[in-house]
Amino acid sequence: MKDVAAAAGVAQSTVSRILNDAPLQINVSDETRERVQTIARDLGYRPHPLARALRGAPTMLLGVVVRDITDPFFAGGIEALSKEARARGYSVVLGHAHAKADEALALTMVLEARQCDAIVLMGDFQDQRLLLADLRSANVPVVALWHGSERPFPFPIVGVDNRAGTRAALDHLTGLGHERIAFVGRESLGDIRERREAYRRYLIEHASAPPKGYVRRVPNTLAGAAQGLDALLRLPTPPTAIFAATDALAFGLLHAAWERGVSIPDDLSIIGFDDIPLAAGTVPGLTTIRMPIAAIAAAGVALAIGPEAANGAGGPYEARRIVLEPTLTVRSSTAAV
Amino acid sequence: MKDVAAAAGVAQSTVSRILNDAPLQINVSDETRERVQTIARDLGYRPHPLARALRGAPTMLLGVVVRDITDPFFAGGIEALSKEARARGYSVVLGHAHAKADEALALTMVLEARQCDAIVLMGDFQDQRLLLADLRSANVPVVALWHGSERPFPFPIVGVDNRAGTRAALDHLTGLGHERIAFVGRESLGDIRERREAYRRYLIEHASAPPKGYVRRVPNTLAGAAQGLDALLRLPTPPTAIFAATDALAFGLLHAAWERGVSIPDDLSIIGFDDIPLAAGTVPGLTTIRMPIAAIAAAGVALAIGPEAANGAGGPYEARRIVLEPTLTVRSSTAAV
DNA sequence: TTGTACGCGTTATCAT
DNA sequence: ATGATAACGCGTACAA
Repeated sequence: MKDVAAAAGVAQSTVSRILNDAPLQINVSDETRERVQTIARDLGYRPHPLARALRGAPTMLLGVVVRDITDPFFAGGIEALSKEARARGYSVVLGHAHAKADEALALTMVLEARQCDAIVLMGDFQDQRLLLADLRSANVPVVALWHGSERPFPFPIVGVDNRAGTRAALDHLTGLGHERIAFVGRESLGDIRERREAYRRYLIEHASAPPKGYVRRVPNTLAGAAQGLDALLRLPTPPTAIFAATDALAFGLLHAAWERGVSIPDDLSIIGFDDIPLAAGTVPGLTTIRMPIAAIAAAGVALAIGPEAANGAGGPYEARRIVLEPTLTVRSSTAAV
Repeated sequence: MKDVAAAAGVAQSTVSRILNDAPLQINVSDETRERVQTIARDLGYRPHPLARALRGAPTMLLGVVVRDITDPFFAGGIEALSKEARARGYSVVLGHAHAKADEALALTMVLEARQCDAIVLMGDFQDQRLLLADLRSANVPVVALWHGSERPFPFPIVGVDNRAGTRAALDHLTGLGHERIAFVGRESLGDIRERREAYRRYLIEHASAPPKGYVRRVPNTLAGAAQGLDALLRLPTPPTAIFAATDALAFGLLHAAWERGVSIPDDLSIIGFDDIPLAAGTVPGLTTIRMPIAAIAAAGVALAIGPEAANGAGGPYEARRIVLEPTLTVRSSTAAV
C-alpha cells in the first residue's frame, strides 16, 4: 500500500480510504480515486489480512473441530460447513480432536490463538472437559453441531431430532411386521446415546423392553458392526431387524451379513441413520434416516458468524438449541418379516 | 505482554526475550526470568500469532485446496494431510474449488496465500488456469497431490503410479482368464486420464485395442456408474470384467449390477482404484488398488513445509515428482470367468 | 479533499 | 543485564 501511495503521489491514508470505500463521506475526489484504483490494480496490490486482523478486523476464519475425521458422515458435514462458510466469505480452519483430551486442548489453544472469529464443534465433546473449559474462557462464539440435543451444554447446539428419527425408523420396521428389533451403536456419545434411549423408550411403549442382548455397543467401524452382528446371531432368539445408529455401522452390517450368508432383507432387515451419500450405493440399497446436513450446517454457521451471533434474537445465546427433523428414506434393506 | 511487563516492572523487550528463550546469549538474570515467567503464567498470557506473523514469522497454516470435496476419496486424503500437518505443528485451512468459481476462487485463495506458509492442491487443477497463474505469482510453496504424474506442471507433484496400478489391476483380471475388460471413468483429469491411457496401452500390448464402446466416460458418481454399466450391458459382446477408475464408481457399479440382477463376481468382475475405507464393506467386498494415502500425504507435506521445501535436495523445486506405488488388494468382486 | 500521526502485539537492534 | 525504540501493514481520529 505504501508503494501504491508513493506511485500515486498521495498519502497511505488516502489509498486506504479509497480501497475500503470510505465509510464516512464521499470526501474523495473522483479523479484521485480513479487514479489510485488504477495504480493499485496495476501494482497487483493485495491487502494483508494479518495486518487487518491485528487492527481488530475479523479474521474471516472459522475454526472447525471434528471429533473423528475418520467417520464418513463427518466428511459430508465438513463439506456442507465449508460451503456455507465460503458463501459468507469465511475460510475453514480444520482441526481434528483425535479423542485424547490433551491433544484436543492443545488444538483449542491453537485455534483460539489463531483468532478464529468463531469455532464450530462437530460431534460430541462432553467428555473433553478441558477443551470445553478452555473454550468457555476464550471469548469466541462456539457452536456445537451433532452434539445431542437434550443434555445441558454451555454453548448453542444445532442438531437433529434423534427421537423423531428413531421413531420414524422403528415405525417403519414395526409397520413391516417386525417385533424383534435390535440396536447397534457405539459407546454413549451425544446423538448415539439419544438414539439408543429413544429406541429403548419406543420398545417399552410399543411392546416390552428390549430383550437381553439386543442392545450392542460396538465401535463405529466395519469391524464393530461385524462384532455386533455375530453377537446378535448367537442369541437364542435373534432379531429380525437391526436399527444401526449410523450408516457406517449399517454398511458393516450389510457386509458382515453377506459374509455370513445372511440374506438382506429376506432373513434380516437393516436400517441406518444419516443417509451418507454412499448409502444409496450399497447392496441392497440402505433404508435409512436422512440427516438434514445442509440445513444443520447452515444454521450452525449462521449462529457462529451470522448476524444472529451478535444480537440476542431467539433467546440467550447459551441456551439456544436448534433441532431439525430427519426424514425416512426407504430403499431395499428392509422388508416384511 | 504489556501487562506482564508492567506487572513485573520490566520492559517489554525483556519479557519477549525471556518468553522466547532468547536465542542470543544468556544475558537474563535468573531472578528476573523466574519472576517474569511466573507473572506471565498467572496472567494467562498467550502470544498473539497474528502479531508474530506480521513480523515475518511463519503462520503455521497450511492451505489445502481440494477440487471436489464431495469425492469420498478426498475425505481420506484430507484426514491424512491433517494428521501429517498437525504432527509438524501446522493447522489446515480448507478450501474447495468446486470446478466453476474459477476467478473468485483464485482471488480468495491468493488472499489466503498470504497467510498460509504453503499450499497443497488435492486433485487435478490443470483446467483452472487463473488459479495456477495466481499461485505462481504468489511466493508460497505449492505442492500438488494426486495430480497425475506425467504431464508438465509448474509445481512439485506427489502422486501414485497410475500405470503400475492399472497394470496390477489388469494383470489380476487377465490372470483370472478375463479377455473382455471395459473401463469406466470420468472425463479426463490427471490421474483418471493416466489410468485410461494405461488401460488402453495394456490392452494393445496384451491383445488388441479395446473394443468399440469399452471405454465409458461418465461422472464420478453412483448415477454415472449406473449409466456406464447400462451402456456396457447393451453392447453386442458385453465385457466380463470392468476396471473402474475410482472406488466411487466401483461402488456404483456394484449397486447398479445388483439392481439389474447381474451377479458379482459370477456374471461380471469389478475392480476399483483407491481402496477407500468403505471399500472393505461393500457386498461383495471390492477388489481394488490400494492408494498409499498416508505416504503421499506425508511426502506432500514434507515438500510443502518440511526442510525439503527450503533447500534444493532432489533437484529443482519445480521439477520434482514423487511417484509412489499402489498395491493390489484382492477381495471378492473379481473371480474367474 | 487530503495529509499526519498513532496504535494493534511482536521482535530485533541499538543504547545504556 | 536490561531499557528504549523502530518496524511489520493497515485503519482511523484528527489536523490542515
